[in-house]
Amino acid sequence: MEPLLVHPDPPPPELARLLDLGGHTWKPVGDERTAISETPDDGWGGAIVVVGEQSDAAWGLCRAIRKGDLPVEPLLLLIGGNRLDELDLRDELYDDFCLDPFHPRELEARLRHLFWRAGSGTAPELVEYADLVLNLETYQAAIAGTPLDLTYMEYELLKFLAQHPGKVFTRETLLSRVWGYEYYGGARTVDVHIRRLRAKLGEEHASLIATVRSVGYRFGQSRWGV
Amino acid sequence: MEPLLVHPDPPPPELARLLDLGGHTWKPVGDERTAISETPDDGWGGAIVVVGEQSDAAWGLCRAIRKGDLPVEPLLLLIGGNRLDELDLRDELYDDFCLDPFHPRELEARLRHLFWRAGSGTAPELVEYADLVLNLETYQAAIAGTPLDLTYMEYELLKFLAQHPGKVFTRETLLSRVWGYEYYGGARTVDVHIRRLRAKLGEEHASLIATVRSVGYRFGQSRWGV
DNA sequence: GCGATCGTGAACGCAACGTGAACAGGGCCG
DNA sequence: CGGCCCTGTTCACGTTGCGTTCACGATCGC
Repeated sequence: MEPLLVHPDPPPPELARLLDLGGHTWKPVGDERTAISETPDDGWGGAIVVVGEQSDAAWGLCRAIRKGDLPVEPLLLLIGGNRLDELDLRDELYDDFCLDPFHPRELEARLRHLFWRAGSGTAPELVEYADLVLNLETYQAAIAGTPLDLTYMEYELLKFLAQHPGKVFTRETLLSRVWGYEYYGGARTVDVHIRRLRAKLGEEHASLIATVRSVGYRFGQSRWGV
Repeated sequence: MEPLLVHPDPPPPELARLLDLGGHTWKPVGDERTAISETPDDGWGGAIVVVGEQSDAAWGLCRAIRKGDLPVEPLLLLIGGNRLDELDLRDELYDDFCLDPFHPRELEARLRHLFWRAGSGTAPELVEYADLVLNLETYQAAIAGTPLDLTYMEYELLKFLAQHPGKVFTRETLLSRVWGYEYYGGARTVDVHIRRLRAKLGEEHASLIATVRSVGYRFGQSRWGV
């Protein structure tokens, strides 16, 4: 994980303690100049800027970050309750803020949520395994870049399997969890759908779905000892 | 400005007072059902959900909103400090949160920042996709330069679809979000409107609206990247 | 070699979808 | 007030996709 940029240097001891306890790596930064020179190769994982007495320095750093001089996102502020007015007309300079003094669990929650947003917030909901990609929003699937034309049940079955890679499912389990009801006569129905899935996956990727004799089927993670 | 959805009904008096003083219009909503039936024609401006004693109801409402049943964004939580744990693994259910009891100016700042974020991201009066252009101000539509003569519902349906290109919507979702109410008998109504839309789009562009069998309809092609 | 298990091909039957037309309500104009 | 037109909704019918089933051959374990 990339380190967090923390301003000022040194940061308040409560903040340093919380970051250490939370398992974050971080670097204190006094001003913009040192921030640039101290930038890791793979960039910063985010920034926490304390808006305290010298708020000018803090805002200047935020402006530099947002201008693009520093590869930092997201940006969280720590700000005293009596300085809330300073947030006015500065919406573009921060992603979230937390009142100082802060509740440790609140700050933790905000950090977690910010990282979550930066990571998977805007991206479409995908299920991925090796070359296989399932887009849950568009009901489309692709393997190694080429789209697959799956029917509804094929898609649902593949989705369920890909969501639990490596796990073996009996036909009864698949029927109850993919089809959604108890089934008596035709457990062979699963076989047929598995076959069609393998056919559409292509000879190259057909082995993604492995047969576990006398048990059921497993998706992925069975590399034949490779 | 579109009204804010506020849960529960009635909301805490401090919250109501702050919203009134801040000049916001808002509606208290007890549960998902009334939220759907009370949805204004032009949607909600956002939501404030209090996570209190009956947190199940609150989370259920959030889930309904995020599932797409309700056209609400952004979503802000009010949550007690002793319930912060509940935020865990629920990142996708909210955009921001504020500790309860809250500092009035903090809540104001968070609301302002949320609206700013929502506004700066998507503010166009035009909806465009490939050759299709929708002018939201004049209620006019055009494809490849030639204007389309759409009825009200056709326009609303096309607008909604074009605003979420690539995403698949069930008929029920379309009925609740375009028509704006729960529907019992005729999900086929959607089919007919889709057909008329396709007809007016012309044979050349009819494929803009794709049928996803057993699921619903999708506008445009999928988006594998962001 | 025998039974159990699974793959394969083809056929059936249903439900989801497209299509055309008719119905009902509302606004407009004469 | 009574026509007409526009529009949203519903119904009935035809078609196709596809989920399911069956029969048979292949394969594995014992």
